[in-house]
Parts: sequence; C-alpha cells; structure tokens
Amino acid sequence: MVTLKDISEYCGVSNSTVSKALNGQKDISKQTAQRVRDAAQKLGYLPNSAARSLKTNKTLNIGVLFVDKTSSGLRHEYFSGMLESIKSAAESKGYDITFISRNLGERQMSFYEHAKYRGCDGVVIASVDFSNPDVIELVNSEIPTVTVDYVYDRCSSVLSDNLDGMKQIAEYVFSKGHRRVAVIHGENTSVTQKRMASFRSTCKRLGLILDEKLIKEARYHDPKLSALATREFLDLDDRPTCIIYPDDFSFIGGKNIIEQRGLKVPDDISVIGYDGILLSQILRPKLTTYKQNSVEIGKIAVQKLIEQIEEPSLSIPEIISVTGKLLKGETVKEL
Amino acid sequence: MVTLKDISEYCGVSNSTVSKALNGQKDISKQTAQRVRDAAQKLGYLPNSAARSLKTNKTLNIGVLFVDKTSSGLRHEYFSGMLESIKSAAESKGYDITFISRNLGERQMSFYEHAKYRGCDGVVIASVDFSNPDVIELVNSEIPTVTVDYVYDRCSSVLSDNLDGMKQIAEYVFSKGHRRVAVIHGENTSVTQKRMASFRSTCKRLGLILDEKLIKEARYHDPKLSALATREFLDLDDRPTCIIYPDDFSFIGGKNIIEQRGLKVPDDISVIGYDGILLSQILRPKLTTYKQNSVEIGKIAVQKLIEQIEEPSLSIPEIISVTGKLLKGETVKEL
DNA sequence: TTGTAGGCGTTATCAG
DNA sequence: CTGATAACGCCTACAA
Repeated sequence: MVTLKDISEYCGVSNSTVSKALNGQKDISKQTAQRVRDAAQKLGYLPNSAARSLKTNKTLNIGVLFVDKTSSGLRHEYFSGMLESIKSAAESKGYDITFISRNLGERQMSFYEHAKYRGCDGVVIASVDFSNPDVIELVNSEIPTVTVDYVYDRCSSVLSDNLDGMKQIAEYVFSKGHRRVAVIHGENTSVTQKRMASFRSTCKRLGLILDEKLIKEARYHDPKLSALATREFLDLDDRPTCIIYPDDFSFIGGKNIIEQRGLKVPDDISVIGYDGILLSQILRPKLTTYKQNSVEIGKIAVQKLIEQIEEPSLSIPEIISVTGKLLKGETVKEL
Repeated sequence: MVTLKDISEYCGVSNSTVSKALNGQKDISKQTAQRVRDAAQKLGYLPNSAARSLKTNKTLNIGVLFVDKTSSGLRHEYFSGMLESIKSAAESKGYDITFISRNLGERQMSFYEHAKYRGCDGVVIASVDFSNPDVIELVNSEIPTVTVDYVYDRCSSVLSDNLDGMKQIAEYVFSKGHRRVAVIHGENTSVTQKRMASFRSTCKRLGLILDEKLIKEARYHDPKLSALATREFLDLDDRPTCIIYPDDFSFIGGKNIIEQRGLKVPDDISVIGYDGILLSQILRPKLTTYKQNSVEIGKIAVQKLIEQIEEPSLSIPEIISVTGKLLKGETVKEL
C-alpha cells in the first residue's frame, strides 16, 4: 500500500508537505505541489479513509436505515426507487451509502450504536417502525438524521404529500361524477391516517356523504387482502361506482376479482391506485393513480442531510413535503 | 466520545488491559475482565471502527457494485430481492454493506480505487457491464470479489442457472404439445446467450425444428419492445402457439397486444415468462414462469465472499450455479 | 496477570 | 513555503 510517506521519500520532501499539497492547501509552492501530485499519480497513491477519519472525525459516509417492516421492503418499487435515488444523490456529493442494522460482528447493537461505530456522518431513516425505541434513540442522538414519511420533533423530514395525493384522487373521482366511492386502505400507519383524513375532509368539503361501509382496511402491497375487500364491495346491494386501492400493486388483486365477476374496468366499475409504479402505466387500461415522487424524495432527503452535516449551525429542522402527480390513466369512467 | 483510555482511567488499569479484556483475550483475570466490561457498558463505550481498521486492516465492510446498466436497476425485482438478501446475509455474519461507485468527494475514482479507499474487505459484483475495464481491474485486484451472473477466470461466481431455466421451459412447452414456439429474448448479454443456447440445444434434442423467424430480440424489463415483438408474431401467417418472454414484466407488454387482438391466454395463445417475480403469481391466469432464486443467489454470493475474506488460503475460485424452479401457472395450454 | 511503548496513515499546529 | 512533531483510538509485541 502506497502511503504519504512513500511519496514524501520519493519526492524528497516531508510528510506534511505531501499532505498539504494533496489537499490543495495554498501554502505550498506550485512546483512542489505539482511534483507531489505527479508522484502520487505515478505511485498509485490512495488515501486511507480509516486514517483520515480517525483524524478528522468525518467519514463521507451516510447510513441508511431501511428495515423491511412489511417484509416487502426493497421489493416495493416506491422504496427501491427511493434507495436508488438516495444512492445517486449521495454519490454525486461524494458520500457513500452504508446500510445500518442491528448486528455487527458478534455484538448486538442498537441502530445508534451501529451508526456511531461506523462513524456515519448522518443517517437517512426510511421504511422502519418509527415507534421503535431504537429508532427514536437514533433520532434524538447527536448524529444528524433525516426521516422519510414520518415526522419527529427535532429532525428534518421529507414527506410524500399524502394529503395532496388523496385530495387529488378524491376530487378527480368526484369531478367525474362518482358519488359512491369505496376506499381500501393500508395498515394503520401515519401515512394511512393522513390519506384517510384527507379523504374524509375532501369528501366533506365537496359535500359528499361518507358511507363507513365503503371503507375497509387491507395492507399495503398485499393484493390478496385487497382482493377480499373488493369482493365484499362488489357484493353490496348498492355497490360503489369506484374503488380506491391502497397502492397500484394491491390493485392487481382487485382486478382479478373484478374480471372474475365478468365486470369491466372502467365501464362497470372505476378504480384508482396509488404510487404510480412502472406497472401502473403498462397495464391496459392504463391505471389512474397518484404518482409519488420517490426519486425527488430520496434526493431531497440526502440534500437536507448533507446540509445538516456540513452546516449544522445553519440547518434547522424542516418538514418538506413532496407532491406527486395524478396520472389520469383510463380507469375512472365519466358518469 | 468514550475511548479505551477513559475506561482504563475509570478502572485504574492500563490501556492494553482494557483492550484485551474487551476483546476476550484470556490472559486477563476474570475479575478484571468483568470489571472492565461493566465499566465499558456503564460509560457507553463503543469501539471506533476507523481506529480499529487502521490497525487491523479489516473493516467488516463489504462493497456492492450495482450499477443500473439497464436503468431499471434496483427497480427490477430480481436485483432488489438479491440486494435484500445480500444485505441480510452480510449482516448476519457481522458485515456491513456499502455501495461502490465511481466518485467520492471531488475525486473521480475507479471502482477498485473506491473499494480500496473504503477498505472494503471484499466486493460483490452484480448487475454491471462486465466488459467495463474498471470492473475487470477490480476483479483482477487483490481485493476478494464474487460476481453474480457472469464468470471471470480467477474469481468465484454465482450464477442463476439460465441453462436449466430455459431447458425446463422448453421441455415443458414441448410436453404440452407445442411445436411452434416463439422466443423474445433480451439484449445480447452472456445471460441471453446462455438462455438461447439452451433453448436451441433443447429444441434439437427434442427434435423440434427451429424457425429463426420465431426468434426476436427485445430488451429485459421493457414491455414496449416485447409488445412490438408480440405484434409481429401475431401477424405471421403461421402464428406460434406459444411465446416465451424475456421476463415476467415484459410479458405485460405482450399481454396488452394479445388482449387487444381479442385473443385469450392460454386458449388462443400460450405464454411463458421468466423470473417469477411477485407479479407473475398475482396475475390471472397465473403466469407460467421460471422463478430465479435471487434470494439464494445473494446469500451464496456473500457466503462465498466471506469465506474468501476469512480463509483466503482455503478458498478457491468456484462457479456455483443456483437453479430456480418452473412455476407451472396457467398460461400454457395443453394442445 | 498486567503495563509500557510503538505504530497504523493522516492531519494540524507551530516553529523555522 | 516547508518540516518537525504530536495527536486521533486502537492493537500488540514485549517487558515487568
């Protein structure tokens, strides 16, 4: 391994001169600096990050907390897309991404301990159980953190705008003349709560009476449960004219039931998804859905985190909402 | 930050005694060891990985090379599933996962340089352009590597058994009585070559005459191109009785065309996918496909890599083939 | 069984 | 402009 020392010997200058030259300090003569850089290049020098961060207490390393609580985890395109974007945003700023978990070596450690041990400059927290004490410990620690889709008091967060999403969906459906609209929602998380609150308030605003029989809980990314709920809706005497699904993927379950009954989308029943994953736009008829901007969310989360890392004094906890976009598709019929 | 020194002062013993006690060396008396451990616990001591790896030249850190050459990258469930499994396999052995890329800080660096800089103990290489000189440099370096779905001379690799996959598909289709079978394949990679070679040889073995008009190139994970190819097949005078798609997701493109023509799967035309992603088993009729065992592939890749890291002398380059499983589904009709 | 001392590769301070 | 020198936190001969 080529070290600073090798270069200093090769060039006949001191250790510190080499260090300064390579780090672009300006108290080194142009010629020496050039000579040192050439030598470094020639000898194939690479800095040693461990030594460097031992000294500087910086690692250029961002931790990512991504526990697949739902066990669909990275298989969910919303999250894999976000990860991809976190990765490339971090890379473009010169940071690496390391997954944070609970165990390292023989030791069991908390997320905070892990991040600390690895010297992460900051951590992006997404897709975890936010009520977990371990997560809370991390958020309350001195390590900069940014959360996605959940708000803690002292920590910046980036939120997919679920209020807007559901509002747009409800308004669109209403504008198409639907008055009996069923909703299948995911498990009870803060995301779900926001979506449903938005749905209810939008209904109220539009003067739409809510029938609680038309609201059912299923799970995100679980087509089977959405299929069940769909069946129950279709069995009602006064069946809804439109069903809103927890997400695009779950809709596939509903689709099967609908087709099995010999019904046609959207002629016999309208449907609408959530997420805007690739699949939604490939299906025919093209699915009406609200596209969450997972790429933007990941990007902003990283930006905000790096800002906090590099300018801790200037950076204040902030809640950033990222709106998505209604993709009109072809599955909501004009009544 | 609590360091070894703090503990040593607290306990009134030396630095090295603490270090040894914490690392379970047995030349420390039971009582002292216990006292030290208690103090460490009490003070909230955490080892500093940078300092440790500076000394030991180990980081307990595995790099992952995951460049989305196809730009669908992690959005492809085959890869996101594999990553998830790499992550958890590494975690269970006490290793962390860090993504390797080309840039760090202001510097542009090669993959090798990046991995070296980060001190990765080893690197798993998956989903990249394997002909890239940078990738080759990494593989030929002193850093242990394992590749997925590609074989280099001196490096262990884990392969999804594409020969078996295509063989099973062909045999199954044949056993169902199909004789005019069309294939849409992905872009020209070694994976594609293996699948096609396997298809051709299986056809030959079964005495099936290959009609080159029934083979078309599209791209993986690209429903549009598969839709085009499907259309051309359906326009043929003597249309195939079965179409094999490059992957499950691409099949959706074909499905649209088929339905648009008013044809029914499998009554009017049989179809078969590849990958066995969640979607395939949700579709109705359930898609016949070959499920690649991405979880197993990721797990084995990590195992093999860690073996190589920890026992370099015992570990020899090895090519491990992971077979998948034909999911019979309902989209191939008995003729 | 415990302690001393040196060094891993860097950076930073301060004197020349 | 350049060079000694001392850290950063940890591990490990070797000495006691």
